[in-house]
Amino acid sequence: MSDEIRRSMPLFPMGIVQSLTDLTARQIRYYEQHELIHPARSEGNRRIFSFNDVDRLLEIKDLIDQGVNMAGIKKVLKLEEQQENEAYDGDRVKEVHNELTDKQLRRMLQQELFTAGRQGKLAIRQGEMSRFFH
DNA sequence: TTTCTAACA
DNA sequence: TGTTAGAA
Repeated sequence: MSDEIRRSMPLFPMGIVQSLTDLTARQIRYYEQHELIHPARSEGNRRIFSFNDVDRLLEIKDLIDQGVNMAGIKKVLKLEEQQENEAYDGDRVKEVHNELTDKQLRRMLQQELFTAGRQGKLAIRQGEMSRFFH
């Protein structure tokens, strides 16, 4: 699993990540404050993002575009982290698979929900989300 | 020049 | 979230 070390290797600065994710520096810093990402810091206190950070920001971007709020995004990422931990338990492979399937179902459900009434129902849609994030 | 933090006509 | 000031 020496592939994680590469994906977590600090590589790009704010500017690159901004163009890579189409997010503003403000947003990226905001998501860091909410612990959605943990970029490393350079000597001069500048953020240095890893491939994982960028990948994560892209996921966040998708959710934001779909109208999911911070609370919802935090729950989604929290679920993903749980899956990662369970995956290393090695003792519950079957459960991991179930979790992954569950994750995909949630995504599909989100797509349908947000694609369906994609106009003038942001509040309602965000409200509906809570039912699937229990 | 680029990025950082903090703060708000 | 945008934007800006002042510093590094």
